[in-house]
Amino acid sequence: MSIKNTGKRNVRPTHPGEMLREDFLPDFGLSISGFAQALGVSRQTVNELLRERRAVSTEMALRLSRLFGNSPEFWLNAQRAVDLWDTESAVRSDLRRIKPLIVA
Amino acid sequence: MSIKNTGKRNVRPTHPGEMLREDFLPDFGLSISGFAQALGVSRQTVNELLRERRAVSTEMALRLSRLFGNSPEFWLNAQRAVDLWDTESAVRSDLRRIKPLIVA
DNA sequence: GACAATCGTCACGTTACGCGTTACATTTAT
DNA sequence: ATAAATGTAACGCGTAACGTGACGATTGTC
Repeated sequence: MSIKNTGKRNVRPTHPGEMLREDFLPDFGLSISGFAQALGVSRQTVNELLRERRAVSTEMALRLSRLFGNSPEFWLNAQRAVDLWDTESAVRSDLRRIKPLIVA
Repeated sequence: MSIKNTGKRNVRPTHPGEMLREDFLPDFGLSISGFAQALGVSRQTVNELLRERRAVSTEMALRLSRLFGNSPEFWLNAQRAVDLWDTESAVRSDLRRIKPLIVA
């Protein structure tokens, strides 16, 4: 292929809240309240996570992984992709001011 | 081998501050002040990072990766390992209260 | 149709953290 | 000895995760 793929996308990565909202909750037949209870957090916390108004914290990743049987890294990877995308586009110009140290 | 390796260690993972303090700064011959300046952050910020009193933020990971020519994920992976270790040992008992959903 | 449970959101307060600035004593180099 | 670099503390600012309380809207059940 003639187009390089650096691993970065031109669109914002999928937020964990979207995964939960569209895949996990339906697949496991969980309601919002049931989900919050199962996780041991407040309804509000779950609500804001699903609306993508909040990030998956380290603790939340541990809770999710415990509940769903996957790894905390799974959730944190998804969150990190979003964080990096957001932060990079926010501080791109500042980063350009940093002169890379010559390696080789 | 007869001993399982789940990928988790019994000791706290290396903090990014230690890597910087013991490897990167000496290798690149950087002083604290020079390092702070090269990164475009305050001396205090660097100081606390090196003393492991502060975590590598998403933005800091981007700065470090730009300066040293590695990936932000490299720094965030190291930080995450510490975060998971700390958080898990802090909330282990709470996590046990979460009933894993039956998968298969 | 009425009544109770669940839902989706907002508002508030708390706690914690990343960061810059200022300050100052200690150390190092010239 | 004078100047520069260091280590660290203290303060304030902005932001983010979380719990609680409240409220109308929706849903289910008798």
